[in-house]
Amino acid sequence: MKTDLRVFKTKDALRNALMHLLEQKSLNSISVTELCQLAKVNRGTFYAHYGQVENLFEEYFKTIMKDLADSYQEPYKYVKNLLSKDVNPATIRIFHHIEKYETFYRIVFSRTVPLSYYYLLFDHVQSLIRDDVSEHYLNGIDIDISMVSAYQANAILGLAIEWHRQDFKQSAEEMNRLLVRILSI
Amino acid sequence: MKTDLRVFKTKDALRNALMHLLEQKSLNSISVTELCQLAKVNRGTFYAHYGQVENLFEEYFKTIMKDLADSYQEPYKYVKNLLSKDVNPATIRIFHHIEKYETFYRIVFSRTVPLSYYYLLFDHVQSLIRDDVSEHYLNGIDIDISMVSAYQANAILGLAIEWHRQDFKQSAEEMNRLLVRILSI
DNA sequence: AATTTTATTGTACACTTGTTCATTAAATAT
DNA sequence: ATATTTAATGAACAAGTGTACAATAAAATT
Repeated sequence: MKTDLRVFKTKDALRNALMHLLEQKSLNSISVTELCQLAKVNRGTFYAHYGQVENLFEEYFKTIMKDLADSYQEPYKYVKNLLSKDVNPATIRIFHHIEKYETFYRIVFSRTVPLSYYYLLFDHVQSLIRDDVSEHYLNGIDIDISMVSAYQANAILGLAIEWHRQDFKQSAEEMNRLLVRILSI
Repeated sequence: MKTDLRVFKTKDALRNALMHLLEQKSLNSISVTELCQLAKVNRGTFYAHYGQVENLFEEYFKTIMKDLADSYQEPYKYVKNLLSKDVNPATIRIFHHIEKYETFYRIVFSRTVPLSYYYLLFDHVQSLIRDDVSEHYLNGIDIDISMVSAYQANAILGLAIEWHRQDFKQSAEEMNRLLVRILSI
């Protein structure tokens, strides 16, 4: 069954209002009241759909994660000449993805945001990496794949964190080259 | 100049109250009001010292980070027979540290907590690693040390995250062995 | 021991939060 | 087109938030 038109409208209004507010102030400083005023939606209606402003943001989050998974589908496009035996070219797409949604990732990596967003991102990268790890690295080695992929996924995210910290001054391309160099050390 | 005795008393009462409350409920669900009631401190006094409950927690955080730095001082004690050329034995102390303060790290790694705590932890691990990285790995190699240490620090924290996720079922010793194995792949 | 300094208290205020419920109105189904 | 379903509204509630300020009391200074 399809969603009620009214539900669609309110959710749309709320998402738009949130996006506008996020250009001015940080996520955690946006109150339910001001959000509803801007969206012209009753506060009670907001609470009927979301428990807090963060839940609304998480809905947007999922569409971004969809793009991350998509870019994983066409991996060998940009990095074919950078590969060493240890580098997964799909992995390396993540920097282009982050560059594409820079505004979004400035929020995800901001200090005041709940850790759950980082985990959502971590989960996705980990599961993207997990397949390759078990395929290319661990032939017959008895080791917890979750641990290995957690290690590698978070290492990449460590670069992303440092990248964010340096205000994304490097290009995604440079980040790719950096990763390859680190892996070859 | 030393701190006023009254200030010391109120901070002490607040910290104790917070620790008691954290045994029952999650950090973000603790209100300033209930905290002050338990601590028998005026709400206005709380706001004179901290802006929010989180700030109080962060003060406790610093004492834990102090222990992390301390355990870094006596590194070769527990892991001397686990070393490969790539493993920094000091690095590997982190799992024992986390095990020691498990209750605390269950909070730091919980979803609802602000990302800033993770960053505080990340900062410490990164700076601990930074020295060794520049010393042992990068002899004459021109590469951003912040990036390399961010990569390695967060990789370790990735294991910690996965460890937390698996409810710390492994011992710190097992985590050490795991790390060594991953590094040798 | 008396005086000065300053942290804490109690009270008050406007505001946000999260929830409830009867009323209204929009969308879907007949 | 009409009836039915159900989402959105508005109002009201108790509780928490963040801030301000005069009164008090505890600590530091002399």
